[in-house]
Amino acid sequence: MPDRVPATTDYQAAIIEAAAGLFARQGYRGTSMRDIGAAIGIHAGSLYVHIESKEDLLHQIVNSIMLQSEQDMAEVLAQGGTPIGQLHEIALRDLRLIGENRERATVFFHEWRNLSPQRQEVVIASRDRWEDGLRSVLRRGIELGEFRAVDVRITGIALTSMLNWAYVWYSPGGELSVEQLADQYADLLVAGLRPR
Amino acid sequence: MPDRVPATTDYQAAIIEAAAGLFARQGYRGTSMRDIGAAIGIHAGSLYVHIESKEDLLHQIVNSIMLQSEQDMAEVLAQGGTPIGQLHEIALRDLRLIGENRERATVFFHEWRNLSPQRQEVVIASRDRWEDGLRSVLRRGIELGEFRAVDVRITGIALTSMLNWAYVWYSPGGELSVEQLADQYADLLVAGLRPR
Amino acid sequence: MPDRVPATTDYQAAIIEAAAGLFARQGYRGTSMRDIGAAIGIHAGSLYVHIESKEDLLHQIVNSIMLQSEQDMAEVLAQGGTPIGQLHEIALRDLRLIGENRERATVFFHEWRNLSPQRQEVVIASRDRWEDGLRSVLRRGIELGEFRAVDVRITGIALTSMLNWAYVWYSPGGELSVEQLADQYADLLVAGLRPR
Amino acid sequence: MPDRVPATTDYQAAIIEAAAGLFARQGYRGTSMRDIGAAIGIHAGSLYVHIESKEDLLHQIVNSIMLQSEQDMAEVLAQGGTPIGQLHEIALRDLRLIGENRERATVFFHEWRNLSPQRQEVVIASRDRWEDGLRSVLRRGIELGEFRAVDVRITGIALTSMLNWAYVWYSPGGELSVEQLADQYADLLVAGLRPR
DNA sequence: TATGAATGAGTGTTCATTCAT
DNA sequence: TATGAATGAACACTCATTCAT
Repeated sequence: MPDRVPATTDYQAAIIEAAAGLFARQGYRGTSMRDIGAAIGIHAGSLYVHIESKEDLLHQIVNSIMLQSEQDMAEVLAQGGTPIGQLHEIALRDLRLIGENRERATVFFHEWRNLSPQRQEVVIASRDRWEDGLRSVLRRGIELGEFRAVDVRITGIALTSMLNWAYVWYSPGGELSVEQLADQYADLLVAGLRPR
Repeated sequence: MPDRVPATTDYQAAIIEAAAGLFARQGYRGTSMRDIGAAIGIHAGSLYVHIESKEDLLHQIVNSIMLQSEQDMAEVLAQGGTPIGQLHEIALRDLRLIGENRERATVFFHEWRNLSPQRQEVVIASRDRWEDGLRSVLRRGIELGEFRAVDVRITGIALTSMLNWAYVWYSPGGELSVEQLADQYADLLVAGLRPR
Repeated sequence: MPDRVPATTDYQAAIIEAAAGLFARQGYRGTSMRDIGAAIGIHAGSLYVHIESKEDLLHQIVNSIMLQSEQDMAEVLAQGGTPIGQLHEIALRDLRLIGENRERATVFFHEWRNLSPQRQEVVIASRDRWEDGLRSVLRRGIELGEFRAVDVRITGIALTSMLNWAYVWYSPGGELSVEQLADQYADLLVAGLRPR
Repeated sequence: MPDRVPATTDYQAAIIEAAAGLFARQGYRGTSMRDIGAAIGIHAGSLYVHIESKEDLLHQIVNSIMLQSEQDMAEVLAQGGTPIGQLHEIALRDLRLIGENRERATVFFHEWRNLSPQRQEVVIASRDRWEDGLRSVLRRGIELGEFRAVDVRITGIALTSMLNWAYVWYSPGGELSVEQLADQYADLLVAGLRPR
């Protein structure tokens, strides 16, 4: 029976998961390597058998969120459809990413400044590209007459704010599914509060 | 004897201001008392002539934002007017508070968990009251027919997200005044993206 | 594979011993963790691999004297015999304990107030029990007619003073053995200075 | 009206008294200049208007006990009388000195090692002279036949122990006067526990 | 005479990381 | 692969003392 998947536990992944939880709750600097070791049952020093450094742990957490959100945006833009539909899909994917990875998302938004300057730049560039993507959808919506001629920059920030802030409060396990929340947000953004 | 310079510098205030900047940029735990001392030109130990503790510094920063936002909400609710007008006023005041105190606001949103448990509870209670106030405005707007019968909880969170996220990006010194931003946010929320 | 050196040094014990010497000579507060580290050749921070805290070090020193003196008294009371014999045995054991652990005894008498309030209470209670034991022997001696009807409290304190003060001056390595000193003290106490 | 005694309160004395209490309770190193200042109602820095240094405070406290005990011994030796009478007088004066100055006595016995090496030597020399005096009385008592031919050194230490230990427990304000205690100690030492 | 501010050294303790075993 | 021990720098905070006012 060849081709077995490596039988050993993937410690790397377990460590990163433990670190994400601790970083989210206590902050990057408020979490010691001992805390992380204790969370998976080994000594602090033993962590270094599996990982490079504390900052590397942070990097992997931040990176995982960053890469997924980049890929989501790229796919939404690639698949076309109406701007309203794309807006809805962007909201859905972003809320799902944040909702299903709330600890990592919290670390992403709060702790990225603890990365090295070079890595911080990469994060900033990625965020910029994501927002560019969002604005391109808004612009196309205006061109096609689906949206009013709003200020694209501010409207983009408004939607970004609504989506990103989800890390503060949203848990998808509860009564409100990701789809329902995406529906409501998209509806609110498109239709506003005005009665018909 | 004209032209007297005020004999006493208010060191307390200067220290808090320096701390706010450093906490915002480097985080609470990433900022040492030495950093703060260096920022105002005295030794770390000398800070304690003027302040109680590092945590007290954080508390004063967090408290100043908390108290002002509570007062703003109370005044808006007290002065009445149409729900749309109140929503606009809430946005205006919150954006002004955050925009004019971006460092403190950043510390408020990122670092309050470094306060003692009791102080954290006070912050949470204050945020809850603020959101209650916002929801009461939304509810009244629906009752009066100014707004559609949206989900008050989600709509409240959406607006809160838009306003709070301003600490991440908004500087009132630039081309976009607080009034303009509040106008745009209120308009977007009320009218949505739908073309007329 | 003969001649193996014991693989592990008991650092805990070495640190406590070094601390006892330093606390006795310089006082608890006059001794820094750096002093203790230097005494055994490691950095101050490295001490914490082996110990809990500075106060814990003090506690262990104080406790060792306290527990032994409690056990000694209990054994003397349990083994019975004449009151004079018991008095002699109490003196012998106390002088041996103090003489053979002069540094720890010095720390016990001088530094116990640096323990936490709860631990101080335990020490006080232990001393009280020891003195109760001594008084019970004196009382029995009077009842049996071995001793005059002296004031038991004052006489107990007198003997306690003679024994405890040994930490100030007595080294059993010299010309005066513990047995000799106990003999002399017991004889002096029982017979007094009066010529026969 | 010249030659007035200085009207100002003698701050020196008040500071020393406050320091003695604090040193006795918290130890020399456990007492800050701020503690001492607070005890008499001025700021720490202001103490230096009246005193030289913290060590000087300690020195004055230790010195006051040392000088009085030296003078007491000198007077007892000078006034002659029977050895038993002298022993009684030594006990009386030493118990009075310690009992009426318990805080200072505590500081004397516990904190003298915090003095400079030179000052420590002076203290040691003084104690040695005092003990020499005591031994000379014992020797004369033996020569005159008032005492058995006991070991003068050990007997001297025994009496010294009984007297000095008084700082630990004796308060002359209670039911036991200095005279009564001196009587009991002298009787115990001379007559012993043996029934007549 | 007293203050408030400052100093600079020092406190006990924690930390990320290394390394021989 | 994991451990226990160690490092050396850093941490928040306190201290005795000085000094301009």
